[in-house]
Amino acid sequence: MKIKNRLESIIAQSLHSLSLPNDKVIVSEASKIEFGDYQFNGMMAIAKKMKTNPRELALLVMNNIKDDEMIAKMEVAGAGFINIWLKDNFLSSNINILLNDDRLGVAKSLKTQRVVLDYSSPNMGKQMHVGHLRSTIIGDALGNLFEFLGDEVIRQNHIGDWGTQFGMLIAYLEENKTSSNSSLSDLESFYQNAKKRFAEDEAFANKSRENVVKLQAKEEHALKLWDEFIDTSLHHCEYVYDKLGVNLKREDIRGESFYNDDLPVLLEDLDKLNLLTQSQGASCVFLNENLPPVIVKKSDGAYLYATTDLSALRYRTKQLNASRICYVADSRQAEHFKQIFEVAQKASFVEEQTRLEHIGFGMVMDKSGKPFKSRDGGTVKLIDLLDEAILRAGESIKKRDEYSEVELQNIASIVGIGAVKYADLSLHRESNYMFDWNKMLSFEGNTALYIQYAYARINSILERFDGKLDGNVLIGDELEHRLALMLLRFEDVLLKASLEAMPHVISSYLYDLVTLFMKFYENNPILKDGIQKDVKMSRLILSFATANIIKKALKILGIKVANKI
RNA sequence: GCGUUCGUAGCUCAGCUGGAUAGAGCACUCGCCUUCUAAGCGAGCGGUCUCAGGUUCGAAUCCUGACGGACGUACCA
Repeated sequence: MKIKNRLESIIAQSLHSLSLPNDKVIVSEASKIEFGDYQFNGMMAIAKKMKTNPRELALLVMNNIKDDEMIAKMEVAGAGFINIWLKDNFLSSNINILLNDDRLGVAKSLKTQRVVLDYSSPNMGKQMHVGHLRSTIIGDALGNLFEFLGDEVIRQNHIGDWGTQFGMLIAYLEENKTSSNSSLSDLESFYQNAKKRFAEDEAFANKSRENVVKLQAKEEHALKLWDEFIDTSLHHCEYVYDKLGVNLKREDIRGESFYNDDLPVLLEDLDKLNLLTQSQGASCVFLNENLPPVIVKKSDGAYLYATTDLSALRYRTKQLNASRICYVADSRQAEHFKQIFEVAQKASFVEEQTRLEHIGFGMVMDKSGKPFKSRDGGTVKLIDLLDEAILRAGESIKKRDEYSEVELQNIASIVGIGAVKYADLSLHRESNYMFDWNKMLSFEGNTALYIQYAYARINSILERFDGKLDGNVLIGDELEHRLALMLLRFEDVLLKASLEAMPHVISSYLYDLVTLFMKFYENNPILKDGIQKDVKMSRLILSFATANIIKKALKILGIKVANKI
């Protein structure tokens, strides 16, 4: 439920009826427990504007507030802060919506927007590597989030499936077709071998170049080979997506090749709009002084990444009717996106109100702060990284308990993959992050395992109870009050995460929630002897509601839970 | 050179649309299992928020400058 909103409008009303400025009332969570549940800090600024004493004005506003549903008490403190405590009754009576409702009390947004989300975008000539990890994970989590909040999300996997290297790759594919089916099993070495052939054998190199021409001309045989290559390559990706638990499907693919035919048209259109300038043999669009020009056609006649991106942008507004277009891509590409957004606006490829966003992220570093590489200095294949995560998780789990082989594999996968994703999603996406196996697979601190473990413990309590949850929440102490409130804050948290496209807002919340639950669990026995029946039921309900929120929040992040760890 | 961005505890990070005494985790020290999963909880230790100015009743947060790092800087993606 939207708690902040409600408090804000209650305060705004009071301000309004006193003829005080009330346009941007912002209520925030209290910075300290002693200050209550929420606080309003705006009185000092308003008093300043009205040239009166802030404390006196705050008192006036506070006493003018009419609400007998949510607010238990208020006080004016310090320089003129208004501190707010919520009613136990209000909290407890709303917990029930967290029990059986799949939306957990989160409203669907009233105006659905159509959002195009561009993420992952692997290169078909190569195996997926760590470089694709962040875009894939962050993009997928944001997709889940937007969707859950009610937007219509169109995922677009802008795969790299076109370019001169494919002439070489399909030449090599044809050459090795009869020898072995497994020649494509490792794209990396396939690419290396093809490259080697290209360098060493003139006839092969010529064949490769011919293939490029044939592909451009849509020659049937060449296209068939290309199709075959892309299909196999996509299977590699899908294998990774499946292991990662990522929602990208075949129908989300709209690769570079899709826009091929449009590129000459795009050039013509830019030309008609008088946006093209010939410079050193290349066709460019010049922008303002702060941005370098965008080259849309090279002097040798070839198109570039920027050209395809412009075409895609146009397709996404004109054909897909997106009102918001998000690119989940490396922060280093910030300037590139700035450029193409500006060209698209100049050329009216997008509507004026279309929201264009580059959702950037930092790099993955190793412990010494250098870009993350494998031991031999090469890129780390994503699939190897995931397998290692699962292996490490399994080793770690094995030490603690007895499991059947099937059980172990299942939990190891949930924990291992969860660890990798959570480590990424729990940090501010814009900053570089340090890849550290020990840290991400730790049971302590803000990690997936700590959260998943809490879920498993709650599950264990509920299993042990093995009865029907039927009763009311009775808030008996400060901890239960805080826990109930934390649970009800879920919607506010999702909205904030969505607004800023920041998944870590969700993970911080989860960590706070679980920490709080653990305190509650230590101090407020549930199934132990001597606990009154209604108190027991109340605590069970709080626990169940916590489990539901954990499960849902993790699901949005793309992370699974296990009933037992 | 120009541009973008970052600089918070020994380490890894939150907090940044200005608010009250700057928060976590790890590490370190010490407590808590005949009691619901101790993979947990509690306590302690640890800070001139890089520096210098400015705006403000109030600055880690906004502005300017300096220093330090990362990244980008027209025919790669």
